[in-house]
Amino acid sequence: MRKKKTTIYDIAKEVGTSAATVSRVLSNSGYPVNSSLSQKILDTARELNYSPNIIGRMLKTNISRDIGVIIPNISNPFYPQLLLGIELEARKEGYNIFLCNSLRDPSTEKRYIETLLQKQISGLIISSYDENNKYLRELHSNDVKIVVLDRVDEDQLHMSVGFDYRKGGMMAVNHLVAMGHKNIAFLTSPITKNSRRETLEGYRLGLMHNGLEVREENVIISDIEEEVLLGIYEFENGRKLAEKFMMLKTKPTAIFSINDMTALGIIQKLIESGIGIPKDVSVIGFDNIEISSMVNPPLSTINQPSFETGRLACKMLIDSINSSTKSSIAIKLDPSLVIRSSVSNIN
Amino acid sequence: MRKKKTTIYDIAKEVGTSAATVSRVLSNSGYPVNSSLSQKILDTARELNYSPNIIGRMLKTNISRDIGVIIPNISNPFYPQLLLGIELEARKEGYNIFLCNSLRDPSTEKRYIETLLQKQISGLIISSYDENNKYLRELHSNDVKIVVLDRVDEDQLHMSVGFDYRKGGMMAVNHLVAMGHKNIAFLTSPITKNSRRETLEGYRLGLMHNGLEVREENVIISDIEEEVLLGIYEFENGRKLAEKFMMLKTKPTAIFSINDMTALGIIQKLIESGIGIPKDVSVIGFDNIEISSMVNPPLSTINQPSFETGRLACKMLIDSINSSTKSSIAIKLDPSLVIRSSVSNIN
DNA sequence: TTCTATATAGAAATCGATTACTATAATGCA
DNA sequence: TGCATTATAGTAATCGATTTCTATATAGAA
Repeated sequence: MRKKKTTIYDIAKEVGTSAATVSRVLSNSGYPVNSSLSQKILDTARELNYSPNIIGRMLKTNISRDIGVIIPNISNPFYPQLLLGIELEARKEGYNIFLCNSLRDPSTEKRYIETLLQKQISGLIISSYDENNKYLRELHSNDVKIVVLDRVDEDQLHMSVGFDYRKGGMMAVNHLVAMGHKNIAFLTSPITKNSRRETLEGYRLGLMHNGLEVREENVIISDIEEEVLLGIYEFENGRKLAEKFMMLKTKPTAIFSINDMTALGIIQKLIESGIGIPKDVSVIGFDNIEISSMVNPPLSTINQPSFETGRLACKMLIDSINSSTKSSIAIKLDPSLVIRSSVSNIN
Repeated sequence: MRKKKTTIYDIAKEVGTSAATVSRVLSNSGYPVNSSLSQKILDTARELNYSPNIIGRMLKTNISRDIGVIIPNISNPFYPQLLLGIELEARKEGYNIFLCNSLRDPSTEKRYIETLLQKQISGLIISSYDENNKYLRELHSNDVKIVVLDRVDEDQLHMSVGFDYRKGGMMAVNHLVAMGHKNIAFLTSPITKNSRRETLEGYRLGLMHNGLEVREENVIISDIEEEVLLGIYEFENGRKLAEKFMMLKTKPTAIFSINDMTALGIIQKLIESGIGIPKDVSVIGFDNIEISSMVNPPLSTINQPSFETGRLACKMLIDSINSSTKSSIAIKLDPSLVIRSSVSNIN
């Protein structure tokens, strides 16, 4: 019933030549083969509906043209664009992508890494949780090329593409101050990631640079457990944070939210409570996820170039695979301000 | 410098046994091996930091435990949840996922399919564009298991997981009618996909069942080219559709939008134009993407269970791989109504 | 004309695992 | 005690391609 797939041996037999020659022709090896024979092989390959078994090739050449991508959760709206950037770049070079959602579980992540290595991927792009530092370091001995996203790789063992959160934080504050805000709150989920720490630093630095004092009661940190399976977490968190915000005695005129999703939760809760955005309170987000332009009011935010990050990470990875140099480049992308309608000018 | 990876031969030599025995132990083959020898092999494998080369195994066993997933565009917010459903199910069974974004380009899609087959995937989940019917049909001869998403597979060549768009369309209309709306517009992007056609049918049937006439001028179809790279397309489309809507002489009291993203565009444009939602016009969406609950006003919509669709598709696929029966199941999931705040009761 | 490249192609090794054979020892049962 | 199992383990074939050797013929150089 199910006919066995044609191999180069079938073609060789049919044409009356050797598998070696068939391989040479079909793999564009550049090895000289008589053009009429070559043509006959090509024709027969088509006739027999030949499709190479890449596994066979891989075993011999050890070139998989697969790259693994490990991210926390694709349903976090930051990642689809990132992934698209990676894939578009990968496609150009003929690479395929293994997608793995770690859901921030270190053991899942570790298992994924092991499996991917066993599948002989050529490279790995990983947006890892801090805890796995140690494990990632061990990976250094291996010969897979690795690009780490969004994490300070202190030892510079791997390549990395990061983002200047501190500068982004300062930018957000600068914008709010420029719009006349002097009492600015910072609403955030627990400072469990370096990115959050840096953004918070940016907030503080921003205030200081503008000669404003940092009131610690204005830094509102939620205490909720992360629920990563559903992307709803950040949003719910925002609602909770808004409640805390509303209990502040001297109400700030502006809120800087740790990210856009959280900002959406904050905004929804405030609106529900009869607080107008940006009439009564201004809100600025962070990330510039796609939907931020689609909500009401459209959210002013700090742009983190996710697509470009993916593209760059993938490009670096493939370049490194091709050159097989042990380069350890670390790139940090710059934020930019996106002004929409959630911040009012109160000057 | 870079030390060669350990193979079963290295272990065999070290232990003083044969590669066959090492393989038997390390692959849990069940083949009886003396327990002390077995232990020694296990220990040595650990010592030598052995990690199996799955490519070698694959070549012999022809079992890849990889499945390909081809979707139009991961940045369409419907797909992340779908993908997560697929992956969680796949992970349970030890499968990995090749993610491919076709961007709705038939030739890209075809190339992806070919590559995936060459990589010897065990199965394929594809959310395909209608045009590729023919090609998909040819795939039938192959022995890869295929689950088709969201498409009528008339010939029932492959398994499929679909969604009852017609019923969903009727549900939306029923809800609007129940809330007192009698003049209901349907705003949609070009009817180039079967899903859209069916939803439109549902709209018509819904009106008829409620004894309302279908006014053709109320069916507003945009004429924009699809720009798939950026997910912004649907949204922009919504804004354009809203403009057309506002030019209607007898303004409907409710809008049924072909999907949530489009609804967001519609709502934004209407609000910009000073039309209150749902005070002046009610809007109901379709899909229930995650953000629909996070916008203002929270969007009433028809839930399409994307996560569950992914889970089911993957489960069907793996079951089929395991049983190797040529079953051709076609499942159609049911819609459900999600009431939020974008539809007002005008009774 | 002789020698050295180059064109051309097949045989066989190889990649890393699995597994079909083959073989021997140990055990169970009549 | 004798025969049939079963436990145990090694040899070698195999999966499908690539690639290193070898080998021959042909072309160009001297």
